[in-house]
Amino acid sequence: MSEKQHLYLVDGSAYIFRAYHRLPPLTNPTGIPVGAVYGYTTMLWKLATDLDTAVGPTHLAVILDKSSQSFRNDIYPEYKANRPPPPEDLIPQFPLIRDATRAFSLACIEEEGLEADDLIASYARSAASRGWDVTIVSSDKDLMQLVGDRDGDTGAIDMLDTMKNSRIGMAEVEEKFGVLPSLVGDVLALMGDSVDNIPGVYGVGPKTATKLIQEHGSLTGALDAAAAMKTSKLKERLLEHRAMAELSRVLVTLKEDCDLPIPIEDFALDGVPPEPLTEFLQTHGFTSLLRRLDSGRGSPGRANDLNPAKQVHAAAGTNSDAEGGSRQQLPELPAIDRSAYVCVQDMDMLRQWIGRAMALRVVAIDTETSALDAMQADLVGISLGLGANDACYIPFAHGGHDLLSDTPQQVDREEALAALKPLLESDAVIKVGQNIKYDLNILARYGAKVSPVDDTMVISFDLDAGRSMDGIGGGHGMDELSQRHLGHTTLTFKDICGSGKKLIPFGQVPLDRATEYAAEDADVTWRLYQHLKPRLAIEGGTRVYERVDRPLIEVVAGMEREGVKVDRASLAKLSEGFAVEISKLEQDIHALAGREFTIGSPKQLGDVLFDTLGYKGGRKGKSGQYSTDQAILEKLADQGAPIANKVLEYRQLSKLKSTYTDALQAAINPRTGRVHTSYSLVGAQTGRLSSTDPNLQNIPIRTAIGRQIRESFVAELGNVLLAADYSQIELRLAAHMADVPTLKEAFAEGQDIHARTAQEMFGTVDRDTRAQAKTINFAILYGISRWGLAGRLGVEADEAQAMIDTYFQRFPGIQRYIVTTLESVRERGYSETLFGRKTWFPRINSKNPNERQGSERAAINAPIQGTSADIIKRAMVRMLPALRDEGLGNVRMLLQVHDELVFELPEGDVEAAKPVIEAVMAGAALPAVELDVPLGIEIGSGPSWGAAH
DNA sequence: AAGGTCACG
DNA sequence: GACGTACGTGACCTTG
Repeated sequence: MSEKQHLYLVDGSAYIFRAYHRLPPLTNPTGIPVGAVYGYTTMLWKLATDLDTAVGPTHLAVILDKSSQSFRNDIYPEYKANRPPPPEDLIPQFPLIRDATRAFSLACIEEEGLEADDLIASYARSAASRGWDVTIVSSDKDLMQLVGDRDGDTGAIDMLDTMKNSRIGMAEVEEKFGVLPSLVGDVLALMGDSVDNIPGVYGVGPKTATKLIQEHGSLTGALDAAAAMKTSKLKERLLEHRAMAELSRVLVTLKEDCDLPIPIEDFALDGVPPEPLTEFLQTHGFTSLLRRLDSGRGSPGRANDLNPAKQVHAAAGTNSDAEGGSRQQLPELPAIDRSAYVCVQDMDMLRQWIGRAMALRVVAIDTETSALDAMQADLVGISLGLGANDACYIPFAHGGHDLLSDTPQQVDREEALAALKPLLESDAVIKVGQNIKYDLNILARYGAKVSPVDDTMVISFDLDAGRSMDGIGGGHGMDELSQRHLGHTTLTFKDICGSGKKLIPFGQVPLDRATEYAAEDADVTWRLYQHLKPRLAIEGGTRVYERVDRPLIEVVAGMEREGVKVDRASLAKLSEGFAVEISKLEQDIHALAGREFTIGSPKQLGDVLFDTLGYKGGRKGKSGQYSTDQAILEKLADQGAPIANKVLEYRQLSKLKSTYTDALQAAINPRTGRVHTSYSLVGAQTGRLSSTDPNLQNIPIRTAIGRQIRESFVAELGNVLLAADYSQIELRLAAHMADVPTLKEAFAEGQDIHARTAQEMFGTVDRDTRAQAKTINFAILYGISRWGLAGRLGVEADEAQAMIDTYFQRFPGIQRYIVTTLESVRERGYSETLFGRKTWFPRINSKNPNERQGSERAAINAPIQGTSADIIKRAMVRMLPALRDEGLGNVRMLLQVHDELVFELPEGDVEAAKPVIEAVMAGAALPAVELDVPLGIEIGSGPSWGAAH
């Protein structure tokens, strides 16, 4: 009996792109970039060491793309036409990929005129037809068409995503596409693919495509059925784009009958460590792999009988070591093992965990709650992480309320919290969380003042803001970080609790499942901390994290818990008034249009304005839809279109009503009677905060009618609101950072900066020139382009260019700032604020001009906007202690709006508080940075936020 | 789920 | 020669 054969086909080309984006830009000892090669090598290593496992390969080949041209280009010249060329530092790595493959003595297949996908398909079918199992190492959705279970004498075909460490079988394909693999091609043909430039049917995405194929059984079925559908956009598009869909079907079809250049038998793995490997690893400085080879541990092609927990690297490689270049060498931790997690169900065991945490001085924590809103949710359990796979979950409130008999054994919540409190509040133990602000707020409501804390999400932000690590995203959420840094796919909340209608509260989750999920979160947080915290010191992130963002966490948590009072009655009255006005306007607009339509639909409105009523205006954008935004409507109004003003008014009132007067009433917390926003510390790439649920950073102020909403933000009886804002902080920072003598002098003398700009530029100051100067000043901050400025000023591009030239001439330093900033970002990949906060710009050297220029503008702005964010954050951190020192312990800090802080305080404290607040804000850069310009502060107070301005 | 629009700094 | 053109956000609405 011959043993079971299992062929692995590695989609090498796809892999190296992903490895390139995921790994830091390492170089080998001779300076050639090898980041992607390193990723590829470790992947091959891992696959080859699986030789003796049940699902491991007996045969393996790597398939590469030889050229970008294939038979598909003959059918459709646009195929893959919009694909940008590979990044420059990836190009020299392609030949090295072949070297790496050869070093492992593995087969490497590439054929002129054939895409890797077609070769993979042909090899896979051929092997499966002989009864071999096949695993395709790729995550390409086109290849999912091939997946299938064993069927009689035909072997199974599945896929393996080595980055996500997940298998893709029939079930996964069905989950993704909603159809069997044999119909995946039909779905792909309908939805198209922007990466490969496969057209599909315009307007049909994955959801619609799946639905159509499910309903009609096939692409042809769906297209044939279109004629009988009831009138809709979809029907129209299916009929119109039928040919494109059919063409797409051909393009996504894999060619399964290619000649096989090397017979499959030749792919056999023989278990002997290949000779050329050592040399290859040495040449490229892959020292940790060399060590593994030397010590005989898991050498490729050989059985790996070692407990992975014992595979520990020597710490800290040299700088010439490719792996040590930008990342510290870390001990390799054992793989996540959820079965190791402990459910703590009695006080004795809880005390043991607390004792160990106290001794370790670092504990990862995570709270599980009944809802997302930290101001309303009930605590149902806490998990602790003390080490890799050393994590527990402590449930307090699990079990059905209706089935008392089913309630599992748990510790009493009050008793448990009383036992945990000394740990949570101990100065000697760092509590690490992923977004620990949330846990801080929950636990504060149960009487625990958690401190000191560290936050893996914030650390990730301070290291990697703006970095898109693997094309999937550059976010800082736990699931993403786990994937990126640990290569581990976490259980998601959705996995455990479901979503939509089937969502169950966490307290209803059975304890075994709850323990897996909750303890894993603590485990992953602990592991991420091991990864990320050391990077701060190595990569220069310590100052901004320790001095700005880390201390800010509890300050912001406090502001969120304070909330702000809004006057429900006055909001309700505004809503009512708006409703009356809105319905009047609706009638007027319908009358002017001559028919009823949905004014809130830009599409319908565009048709009415430009088709029905025949006003002049342009089409716009990919959707082929008329644009109807404010600027267009204002132009129409100037042309004498009465309907335009009505629509503008309608839009304004609808916006105010739905987004503010209605929504804010709904946001009042029934327990506290106040509105509690949630600030994100990682929301804006520049380092600014952002505010959600509700967003209190975009409350109207620019129009009189909107300002009424600010009047509804009020103080408690006997108190007032005080608003303090930095005046022109970004321009002041630009003057300092670009070292512009004229601007610095103007700020030092307290001049009107836009007027001074007008004087310098035009030699005269009036309303017009001042307004123009103001526009230009902003244009500078945002990264100028002559077309952009021309559009704003309503002048020709060359006139705008002349203004820019004058500006650069009158304010020398600005141009130098722009040039040097861009040079530095192009070279290093990131910009930096005066306090060392980095923002990464991975597209700064893009070949796509739009992408590149967009990055350039953002990169010019980021140091300025980011420094401003650093400064107000430093002020926030110092504010309450400074006030307390002056006996002003009753002042509460409520809101931050980028350059403004809002406080609530007893009326009698206002005069004493003002100078303290002003001093803290004005001096917030010190002592780290001494600015050449003063920071001006404007302060006002009154019964409402509106009145405080 | 995406695009358009608009509120803020 | 066209593209789309100022930086950073979040919420709501309509439509597919």
